[in-house]
Amino acid sequence: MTGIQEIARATGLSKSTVSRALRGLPSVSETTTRSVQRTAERLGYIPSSSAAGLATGRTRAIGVLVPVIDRWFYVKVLEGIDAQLRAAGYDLILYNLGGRGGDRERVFHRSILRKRVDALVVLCLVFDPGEREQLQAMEYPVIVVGGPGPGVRHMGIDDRKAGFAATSHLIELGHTAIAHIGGEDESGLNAAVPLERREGFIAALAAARIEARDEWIVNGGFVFEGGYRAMKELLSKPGPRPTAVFAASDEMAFGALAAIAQEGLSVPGDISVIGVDGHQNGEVLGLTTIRQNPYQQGVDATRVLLAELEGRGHTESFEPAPFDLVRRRSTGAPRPLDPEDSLDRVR
Amino acid sequence: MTGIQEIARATGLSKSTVSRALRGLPSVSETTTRSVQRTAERLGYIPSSSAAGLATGRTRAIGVLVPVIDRWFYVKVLEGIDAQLRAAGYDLILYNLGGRGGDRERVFHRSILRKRVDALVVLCLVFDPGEREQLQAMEYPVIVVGGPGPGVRHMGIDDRKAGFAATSHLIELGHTAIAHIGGEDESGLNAAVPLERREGFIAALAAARIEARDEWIVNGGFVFEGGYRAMKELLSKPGPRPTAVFAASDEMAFGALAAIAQEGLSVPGDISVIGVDGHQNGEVLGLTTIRQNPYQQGVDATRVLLAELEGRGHTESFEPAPFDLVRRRSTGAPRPLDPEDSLDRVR
DNA sequence: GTGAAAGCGCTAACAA
DNA sequence: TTGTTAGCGCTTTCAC
Repeated sequence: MTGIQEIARATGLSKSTVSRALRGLPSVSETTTRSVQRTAERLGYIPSSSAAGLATGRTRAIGVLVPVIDRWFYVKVLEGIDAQLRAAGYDLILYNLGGRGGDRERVFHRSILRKRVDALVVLCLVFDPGEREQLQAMEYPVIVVGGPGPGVRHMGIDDRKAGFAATSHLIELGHTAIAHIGGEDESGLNAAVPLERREGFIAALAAARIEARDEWIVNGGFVFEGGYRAMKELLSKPGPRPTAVFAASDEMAFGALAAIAQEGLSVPGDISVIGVDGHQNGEVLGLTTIRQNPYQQGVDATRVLLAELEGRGHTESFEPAPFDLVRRRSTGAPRPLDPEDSLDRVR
Repeated sequence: MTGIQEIARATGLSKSTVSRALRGLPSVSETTTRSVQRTAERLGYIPSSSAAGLATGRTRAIGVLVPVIDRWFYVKVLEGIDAQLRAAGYDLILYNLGGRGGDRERVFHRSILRKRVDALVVLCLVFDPGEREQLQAMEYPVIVVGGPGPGVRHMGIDDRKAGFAATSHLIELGHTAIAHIGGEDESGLNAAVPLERREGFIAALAAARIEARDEWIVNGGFVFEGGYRAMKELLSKPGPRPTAVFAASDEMAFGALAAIAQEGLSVPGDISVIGVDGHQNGEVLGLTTIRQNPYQQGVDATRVLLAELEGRGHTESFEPAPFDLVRRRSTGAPRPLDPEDSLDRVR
């Protein structure tokens, strides 16, 4: 109802001055500013973001594109982005692909490309060439968090190194029978993350001259239940049992722990488990993990975008985000094996 | 770059006709419509939501206000809202209070009340009178999902009944020593949900003439770790141990299960556990629960809002959302107690 | 079925 | 420091 105009009338000033005062521009006298703000308050003035957006070409909103919402990592990054945007007075528009590849095109056209947002944070998605072209054409800042893809700058940990570090930890403990619960490329999700963590796994085994067994690399889809099923699968396979498991995410590791407990096995006595992420529940559950800080990654990515929107600098590539190994009680040395077993029997 | 104007020029039509054609209004000949759409495509036309918003007063965006993001229930509701909005071509603006009560005022003023959105879905928050007044003044549709508050219509399960049902299940199994892990009013969160579930708990005990023990009602803050700590606390208390626990959310129940396992106790042998929500992980973990469908609640709430925005109907109050009891292996009859114990000893 | 013209509420030169 | 004057890109009467 009340627009800038009414305030102008009420204060006897011009629209422009009111506009400036409302935005706190320095070119307005303090007296005027105060008077304007008081009247605005009194009249219950509410600015129209559409009008401002139309006039400036800026929406003061940032889009966040997520593959799915229901995942610890995404939620944490989202929290970081949100905190940063809120502090800067920007709004957050959430674009969820919802796992379905189908809607992807529509999201791209209908929403993102409608000048609704000034910039875009993308979580763990790879773009096809067409999409990249469109993004480029839009000319607004884009940044990917978590998993590199071709043609777009990205921020996140080095997943290969993370996988390597996790596996090395198990090897250093003395394990040689190590399985991997990873993920495969799900519709629209970035294939890079699971792939690189697996590569790190394989590289670490190779470096220790341990042969990777194909049947010990299973898919857990990056979710709790998937980790559970994958672990069950590993345990039900004929032949020797792995003494350690590297799960590519903590959520899958939690599932694996549940499966192991359900089979009556002990951790780390029978099987050691290590995850990746640093999920807060890992503390209670005693999960050893490669910890990263997705919240901070969200914050950092947003900072970069905001800086660019304000014309201060532009960064094309970033240092990999840090990670570290958190040793807890889910990993330990493998139980002395067959030799002792036989000894026992001999006695 | 390309606006409606260029298309008008390119097709030799007027801006108005192009506008109509682009929106698929019936008052335009099919030929024209097709021609316009083709040219728009060719020119890479991207509509400006600000301009449309300014002209119509509609933003085609819905705000979603959440207390925190990092909670299963909120995420599921969010998914439901998102799916529905996407289908309707609306955008979703996420307002996260991030647990902090402090930012609340800013969120209210700076963002929500900026005509950025056409309507508002609020998750589990109660408003103070001032906020309610503002919302009313805005005159746009608002609906609360999950937990009733004064002055705003709401959609969700009857939490009191849910608490009653959960507790009754334990009582029917034969339990009389029943504890409750609930939550307290956290900054800005709706006090109603934890309170009502607890009331249901107490009512069920009363109905069975079981005395509620104050020391068996503990706070788990509605998170995994809180449930874990609360359970530890219950187990470390002097005196008799409860034989069953009603956790006000599945996430807390999972924490309780972890604590019980860590203490070397068995479920349901030593302690039965029931939760509320229907979290998917409960299936794997065998958690008995009062299942509800937050996704659907999100969908329904959004439907109501969209219907109102399109001028079809207005609903002031809703049937409570459904819930049901899912029996799994975390609940069972209590172990025959002291009497047998003594008998054993006598023999 | 199409066009002309008048805004929607704000910002941003340019003057004063 | 303030006011004047044009728009920003679209929608929407009202004519034709």
